[in-house]
Amino acid sequence: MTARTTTPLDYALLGLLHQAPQSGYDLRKIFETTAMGSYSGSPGAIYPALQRLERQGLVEGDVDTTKALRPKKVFRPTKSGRETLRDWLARAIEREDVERRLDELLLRFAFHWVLDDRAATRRFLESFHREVEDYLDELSRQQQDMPEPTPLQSRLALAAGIEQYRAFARWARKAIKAFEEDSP
Amino acid sequence: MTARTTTPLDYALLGLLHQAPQSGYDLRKIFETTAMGSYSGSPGAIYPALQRLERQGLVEGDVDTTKALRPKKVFRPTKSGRETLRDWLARAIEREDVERRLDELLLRFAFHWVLDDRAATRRFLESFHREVEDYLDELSRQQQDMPEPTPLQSRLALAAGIEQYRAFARWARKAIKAFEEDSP
DNA sequence: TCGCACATGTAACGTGTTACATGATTCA
DNA sequence: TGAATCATGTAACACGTTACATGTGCGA
Repeated sequence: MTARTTTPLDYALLGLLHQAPQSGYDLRKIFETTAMGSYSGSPGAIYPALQRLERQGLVEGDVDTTKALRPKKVFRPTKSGRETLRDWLARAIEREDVERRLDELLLRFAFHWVLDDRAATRRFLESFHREVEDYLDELSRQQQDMPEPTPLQSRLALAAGIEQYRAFARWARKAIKAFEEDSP
Repeated sequence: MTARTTTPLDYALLGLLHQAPQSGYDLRKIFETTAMGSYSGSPGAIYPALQRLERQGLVEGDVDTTKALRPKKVFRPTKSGRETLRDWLARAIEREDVERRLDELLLRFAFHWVLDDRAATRRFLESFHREVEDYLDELSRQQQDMPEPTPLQSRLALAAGIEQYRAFARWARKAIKAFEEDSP
């Protein structure tokens, strides 16, 4: 059990397979047609990733011979794969995640239903909100510390980043409310 | 002049060097301390990137021997490097850029002052706004087409993406106004 | 003298991208 | 017959990450 990096794509695959066992081709379709596309798509990424996951024992593939155009390999997560997914979902949110891995955080949230634990999801959202607000403080500081001759374009680019994070903060507050209302 | 991929990091370096000639170490500092950090940072990325750019003739490095603790290599863009930067800045915005390379677009905008062409910057913003709105339409469609048993978390994750793009659309409108007001 | 800031790099490793290869079946 | 869709893969290539290596000068 050596240290291994699991990429966002790996988690995306694991999550999708948890949702429903399916083939590499099916998965590709999802990436091509939905917003999940930002987590890859090309066959050159997806098939090797599935092979990796299989070698690591996180997914299992059964060849479906029944009346297929061509033998189709249907993957589903193993017990270990489900655990890996859950560990990732339950992981604490760090500053770094918010600064440089926003997309991965969103992916994590999208699969949070797997935990089936309303309290955990609320903690996730609250922690996300806190980190975003903290980072916003730093961005504001950077905005004020910009040297005088900074061109308008550069200022506006930073402003765009700030607006993006503000949108996430607002979203988190709304999401928390949504989970309060939709309760037992 | 063979086809070569220029990465966002390459452009970030080119842009920063256009702003002011400086050493690899200086550049690292910028990545470490500002929001530019999302375009890399680690020395293992930055020094090889500078070497690449030098091999391609996009930057030139002079060793500064004058009373330095240790010889410092100060890079500045060549004519070809400045052209490459300008070409990138003036490039038309495509749907793909908005879908999967938002960060690169923002970087591009941050350096748009290099063109010193208000009209070009406005065209950039208008085109950006249009593409974002188009993509928002598609995201809305995806939101409505979600199958009934889609968990709340997955719905909210898509909603977060939508809010993010809405924020960019608003920002673009404000930025366009900023350029109208601040005019000749 | 100890450690920190300055300053530049290399090596191993894995991953994604692009492009190509293959072959069966369905539909016009 | 030819094109599109189903279905899976490989090969070349380059890039980024992490970790390590190296050495100087300054301040406590």
